Amino acid sequence: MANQPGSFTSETLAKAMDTNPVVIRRIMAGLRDLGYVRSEKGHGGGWTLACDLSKVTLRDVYIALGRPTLLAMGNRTEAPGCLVEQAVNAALDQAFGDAEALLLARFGEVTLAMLGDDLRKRLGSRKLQGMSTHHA
Amino acid sequence: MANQPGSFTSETLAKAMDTNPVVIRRIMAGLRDLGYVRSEKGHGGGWTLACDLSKVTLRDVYIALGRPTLLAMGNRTEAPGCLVEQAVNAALDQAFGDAEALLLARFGEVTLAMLGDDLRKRLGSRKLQGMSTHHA
DNA sequence: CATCATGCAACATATAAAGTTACATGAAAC
DNA sequence: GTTTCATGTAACTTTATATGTTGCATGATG
Repeated sequence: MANQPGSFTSETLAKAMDTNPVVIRRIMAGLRDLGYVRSEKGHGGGWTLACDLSKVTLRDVYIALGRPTLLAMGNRTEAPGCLVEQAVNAALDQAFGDAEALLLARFGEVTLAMLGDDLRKRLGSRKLQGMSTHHA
Repeated sequence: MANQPGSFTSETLAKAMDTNPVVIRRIMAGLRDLGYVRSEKGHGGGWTLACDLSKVTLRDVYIALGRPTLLAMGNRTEAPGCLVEQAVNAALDQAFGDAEALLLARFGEVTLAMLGDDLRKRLGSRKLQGMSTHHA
């Protein structure tokens, strides 16, 4: 979006990412609520960037998207009655917490501007090779 | 299992964990293949421990169980055509790798003997309170 | 040889993520 | 004003995955 002026409709974005407009709206809603993008209805409406890309990190995006689960395992239940589960939780809670904290810290080190710069480099070499323009 | 002598049938274990005997067999199969437990068919058969619990860590168990996914996110595709995805992967691959390594290292610090000791403590206080004996 | 237990393949169920449809709301063009 | 276009949102459907289940073969014991 930063590489092209103007606003983008959910439908345009959906086509670029090979998905559905409603899925785009669902995801963008979180970003809009935190002010990273703006949405306009009606003619000429759509989505526009509304933040300094060098100030917003992947951590901010992660939070805007509702802090989805980072770890595939971890406590199944907060206060398990099973004593074995309690013992395992006691032994690993710290580890899971540390792993999450590590990931969040790293997310915080990556700004959208950095991703944009890297993407532009990749776009440059793409033009020389004629690759697809689709996103995932 | 370490707290009680003899062998345990899949059915017994399944009842204790409120699941199905076949599920028990599926999980135990990985542990058996690495020699941590033994299985016997027929009369008086079932599962027995076959390892030094102070030598086997949760990391060993994790590997025996087929290294199931640890992180809920991460690269969806190894070599994505999407350049945005490529840029994000490049920025976060190291972070995901480090988080996994951290978890594995911590798993490696916890032996089954430690869990057993902790469990026995918990069982002790349980008897004073009359809690359930079920596992999860 | 009857019984009991694991081994394993095939099928069924449950859950969550992603995708889809339908319609309401609001903004711009005519 | 009313037609068109775009988002907002709820409800539903599809898909993928993990878990649970059934059925039967294999082997060991009494």
